[in-house]
Amino acid sequence: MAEPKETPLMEKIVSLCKRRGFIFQSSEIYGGINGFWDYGPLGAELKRNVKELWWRSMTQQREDVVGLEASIVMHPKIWEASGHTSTFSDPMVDCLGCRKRFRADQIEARSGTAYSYVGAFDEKLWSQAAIAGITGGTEPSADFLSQLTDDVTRHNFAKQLLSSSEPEIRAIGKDLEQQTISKYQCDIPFAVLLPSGKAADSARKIAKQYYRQRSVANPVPRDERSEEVKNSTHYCNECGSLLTPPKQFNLMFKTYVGPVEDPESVAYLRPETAQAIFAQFKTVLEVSRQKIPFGIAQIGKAFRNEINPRNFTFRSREFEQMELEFFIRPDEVVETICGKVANAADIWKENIEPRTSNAEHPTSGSQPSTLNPQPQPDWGWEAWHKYWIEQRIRWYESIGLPRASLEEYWQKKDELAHYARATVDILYKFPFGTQELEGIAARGDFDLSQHQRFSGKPMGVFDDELKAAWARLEEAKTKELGQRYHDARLKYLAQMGVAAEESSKQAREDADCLARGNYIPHVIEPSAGVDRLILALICHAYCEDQAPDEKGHPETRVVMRFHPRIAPIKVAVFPLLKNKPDLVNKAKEVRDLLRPHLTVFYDEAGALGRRYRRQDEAGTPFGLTIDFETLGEKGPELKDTVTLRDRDSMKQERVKIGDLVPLLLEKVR
RNA sequence: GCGGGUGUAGCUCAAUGGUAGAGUUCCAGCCUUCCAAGCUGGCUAUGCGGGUUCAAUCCCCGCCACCCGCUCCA
Repeated sequence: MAEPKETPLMEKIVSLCKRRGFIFQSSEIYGGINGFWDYGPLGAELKRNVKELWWRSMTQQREDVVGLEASIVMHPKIWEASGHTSTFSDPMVDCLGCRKRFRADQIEARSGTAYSYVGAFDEKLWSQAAIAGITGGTEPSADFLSQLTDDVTRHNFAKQLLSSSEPEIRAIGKDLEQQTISKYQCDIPFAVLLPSGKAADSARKIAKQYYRQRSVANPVPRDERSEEVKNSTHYCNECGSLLTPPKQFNLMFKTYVGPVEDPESVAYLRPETAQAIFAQFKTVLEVSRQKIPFGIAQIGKAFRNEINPRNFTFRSREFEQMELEFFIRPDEVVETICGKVANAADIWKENIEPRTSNAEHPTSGSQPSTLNPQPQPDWGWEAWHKYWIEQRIRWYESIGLPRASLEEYWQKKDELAHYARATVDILYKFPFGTQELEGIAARGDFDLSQHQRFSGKPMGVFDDELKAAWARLEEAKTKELGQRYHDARLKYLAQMGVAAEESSKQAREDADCLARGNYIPHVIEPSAGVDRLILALICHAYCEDQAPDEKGHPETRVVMRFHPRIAPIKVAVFPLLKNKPDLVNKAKEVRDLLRPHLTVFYDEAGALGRRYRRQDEAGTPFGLTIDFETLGEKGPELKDTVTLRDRDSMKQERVKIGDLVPLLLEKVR
């Protein structure tokens, strides 16, 4: 092709992002800062559009979801209740030998013979250095002196510095001496644990290997000691080498509330937006006049000190989330009220069937995703979970990520977090791998229960339908349902480490509450990463196609095929020529006509084709050209009409200026 | 965090232990009647900090950032 070597796709996308102003590295003039990114003019518009569409579809266009915009810094107890303080903060140890990293609490205790060394010297260099007097030898040989003059000089100078009365000078001397000697030896202690009875030789072998990694070419480990150890957690489970002391790994972004940095004022930037929703659940319920089932949505920044930010903006330390917490009745409550819980599989099977028959009549042209069952009172958590997965995929389709470009991944039982009943990840195939855009989790009543326990404030809701229905049930049925609810509560409390006696008392109380119409709602959580989605949209939109140049030769054209709904700029306005004031004035008139309704970009610089191409890279779906016909030079029937050029097909049509606003609005909505 | 690689203009790529060059983009002007045309002029770079040297973008060290692999990812 035109390019002699193929630049990897992701590189081209990153380059375009920077070139056109979608995404820049943060703090670039200072060398950048790892894990942080800025959105440029086009990126800011794109992101704003995406967030607005999410917000509109999740809250404004629904009866049963309301919004929340909570603070980023919250009471630190929130993160104790949510489990982030403990799970986000792990002591980690590194293995000196195999360099693997482990969680300190997952190291198994081992017994055996530990061989330890205080360091190693280089067999060859050391003997030479000893002769030269650097490492304590006494008989410098002229031959080696000539090779080692520099080191000898440095060493002697260091000794002089070390005898100074100034501590700063002594420090420099110590440094220098260390530098000089470090060529000949390594002072880092090392140890390895072997099963009792195994030959010391293999310990030496491992130690040598270790010191070789530390750039001692011919290491002789020094001062070997052996000792029987029992149940020690200081040695690597895989290779037996000594582990480093535990280092605290904390993924939470710490800060201080108030100007004084004392331990009582420690707080964290939120690592997810969801917890604020749980914490405000009761307040929102009261003021919004909603009833279960209903949801609370939030868009906002979150912060995690990721160990290793990677893949452009995909894993950043500061990122934005769009989260919904949708609160539902526990299945026992649904069953009490409706007499049954609808089977999720059946609901979707019924809705799929008509679609299958449609396939036999291709003329019907039905979309593959027309199935869209509406929520029913007898839905339990499985149906709601499936419902939200479907809603979310449909939304992705609506902004230009077709279902086929996404992957639904149902987490396996053993991958599920302890609080989750089911989690589905929606994945997108990025150039760097298939990665998660959104997770839709069925979280049971874990979060609200935690906040109830930690805050001491009741998180239960009263449901008069439940109370009335409960009263009508036969005793055997209430017993069965009560028992199921009780068991679930007991299981949760036990899992959280609540003492057995306390747990069983509490679970009994909770079950009694159920009979009075009171329960803790369960929750379905669709949680999407905005920045990941933006990246997916950019990757998906990026396209190189062939466009003819002036002479009709095909030429590679880079075009961002954004869905018009999300395109940063909706329409570009061009006067055909910029040195004709009439054209320019008319074009500016058109620009001003459209500006109140759409994002418009006016451009008069350069050849028209060039201006089209610039907009192709920005992903602008429509271009308007004002020419002499617009001015009426070719007759009155073409007066006040403009050329409307379509980005993807590059086709042009003639449109009346008066029709532009409704026509374009229709296309971008 | 570990290992490897990279770092020159907005982008793509040169060159050199002694004045950093091209194409393209961008800006201005002229010209131009619908897909990166032409002409003229212009802006813009050795990631940061040390060291060696008379002199460092180049050699050495440290840092930072990016890429790849491992690791990590509630």
